[in-house]
Amino acid sequence: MKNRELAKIFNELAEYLEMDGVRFKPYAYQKAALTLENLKDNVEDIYNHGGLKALKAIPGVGESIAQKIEEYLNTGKIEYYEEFRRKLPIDLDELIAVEGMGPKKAKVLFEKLGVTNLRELEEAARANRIAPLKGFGAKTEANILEGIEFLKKSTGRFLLGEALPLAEQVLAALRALPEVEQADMAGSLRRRKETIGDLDFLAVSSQPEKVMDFFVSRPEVVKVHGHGRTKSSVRLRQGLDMDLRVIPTESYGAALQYFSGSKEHNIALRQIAIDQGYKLNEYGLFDREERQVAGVTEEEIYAKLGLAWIPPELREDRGELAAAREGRLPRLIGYGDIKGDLHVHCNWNGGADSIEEIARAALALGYEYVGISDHTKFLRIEHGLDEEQLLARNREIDALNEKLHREGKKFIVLKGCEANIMNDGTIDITDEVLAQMDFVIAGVHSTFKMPRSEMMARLKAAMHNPHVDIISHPTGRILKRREEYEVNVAELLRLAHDTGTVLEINAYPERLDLCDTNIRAAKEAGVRMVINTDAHHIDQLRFMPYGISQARRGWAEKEDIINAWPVQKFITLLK
DNA sequence: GCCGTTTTCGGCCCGACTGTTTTCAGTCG
Repeated sequence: MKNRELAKIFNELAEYLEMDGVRFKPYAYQKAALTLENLKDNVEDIYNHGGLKALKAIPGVGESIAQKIEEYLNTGKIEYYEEFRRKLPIDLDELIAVEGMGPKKAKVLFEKLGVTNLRELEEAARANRIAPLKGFGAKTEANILEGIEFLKKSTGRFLLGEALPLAEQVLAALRALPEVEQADMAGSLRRRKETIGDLDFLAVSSQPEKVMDFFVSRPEVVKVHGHGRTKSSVRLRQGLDMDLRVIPTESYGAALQYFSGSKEHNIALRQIAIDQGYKLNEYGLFDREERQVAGVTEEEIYAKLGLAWIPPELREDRGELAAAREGRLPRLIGYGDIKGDLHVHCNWNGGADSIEEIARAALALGYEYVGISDHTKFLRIEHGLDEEQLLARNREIDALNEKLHREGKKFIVLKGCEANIMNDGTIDITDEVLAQMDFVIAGVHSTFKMPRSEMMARLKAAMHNPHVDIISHPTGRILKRREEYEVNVAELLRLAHDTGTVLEINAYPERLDLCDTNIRAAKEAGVRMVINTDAHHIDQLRFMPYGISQARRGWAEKEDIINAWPVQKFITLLK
């Protein structure tokens, strides 16, 4: 897609202009880049259909940027950008990835020392050629070296499933302090993004210094970036940064709103405030006379602006503000709404625990049912079950259900499997045995690298199988490790809708598949979904909230998620 | 450079912190 290439160029143009001290233009280019990144349609198609005029209809794209897009589509480059590149041939992305380095410092280091990339930056710092420069110093030079070290060993963003448990510990410790009146997570963590850059916390305290001292001396802290009265920032042993801000009570809601983001949501919200004659910042909502009219809670800020309170998971400027104004925000599925988990592996295949142990763990979580979905025979490495083993396992489940019934438990174990979709779209278990399952999940576990048309034919055949109820982890991505397979999501959703097949929201932290935007598209296409943990151990049943959070980010309601329904209701919906 | 049921000109989000400075620039979120 050209959208991404153009977005990258416009972002870099913004940085170049920033270096030259040009005002406002960088913001314009950044905005255009952001729009392009999130644009559903291919900019090439837009141009081919409607020419320059259609390009200018894209928000943030005006006369000048439209012409640059046209130039890029016709010639493969943008002269205005190439000029900057010639003047300043540096790897800007790489350089400003170093903590404390920005475009201005990068420019000075190129002009004075000829630094064009990370390697040369490191050489210059090691040779102590940076410290003597005007505006730099020994401390800056040391920070650059440390930043490079961090960059080398850092794996970038962290999984929600890694960051959230860590943050919950810190938050609990903060809330336990007698000096802390109130504390919350903020940032992408509070919005439950699938990956997290750093941990943000807010607190109210009459003794900020004490709280800050506590914060920077936590056992997992390896470096203190900053230690102020209202803001402190540290690096954790685990390799990510965390920030704490202490906020006065009267501004707490405003700060929580502000630091929860997203940036895009906040910019749009701020504009709404401006349009109504207010000013919104992290201290509150202010009228023209600078009187604070809201800020203690988030609710009153949104309310004053004529908006319903917006759950943090929705704050991405993807239509939630208009929905909040018009009273049509979704009634999001709640973290307590799930009645059962349908994708759990037991010790008949790769899993660690017996069916009974799983059933009792699910009962303890307050579930009404659990579905055992063992791998099937094609997956040798996971000890997949063949037809005979599946039937024997089913008899064990029947016996267990009787036992639970005798104990007076209102709980049922459902008989399922996670069968394999072979390259030709057939399932590796006979129809006769599939028919004896309460439900059948099918998934792609082999030959991931298939051309798109073949992969779609494969999925189509599987979804047309009269026994296949659910497709597990539909795009196959593994966060930070493996790309999706070649799935045409729009077509997948059409097929799911037409065949009545349910798509899985896999809650396993490395998967989160479907992802939030695909969940939103599935909901809009009228496709039912199921949130499953894919647990191979009873401890992993606790992954469920990660899946729920992504469903919420995808605007999903209870009606969209079949395992938020009572067992009898969804079982009749299955094929 | 973009945008406008307040504007086709005059706005664009802005405050905290660090490190370098003798009053502030650069970076970050």
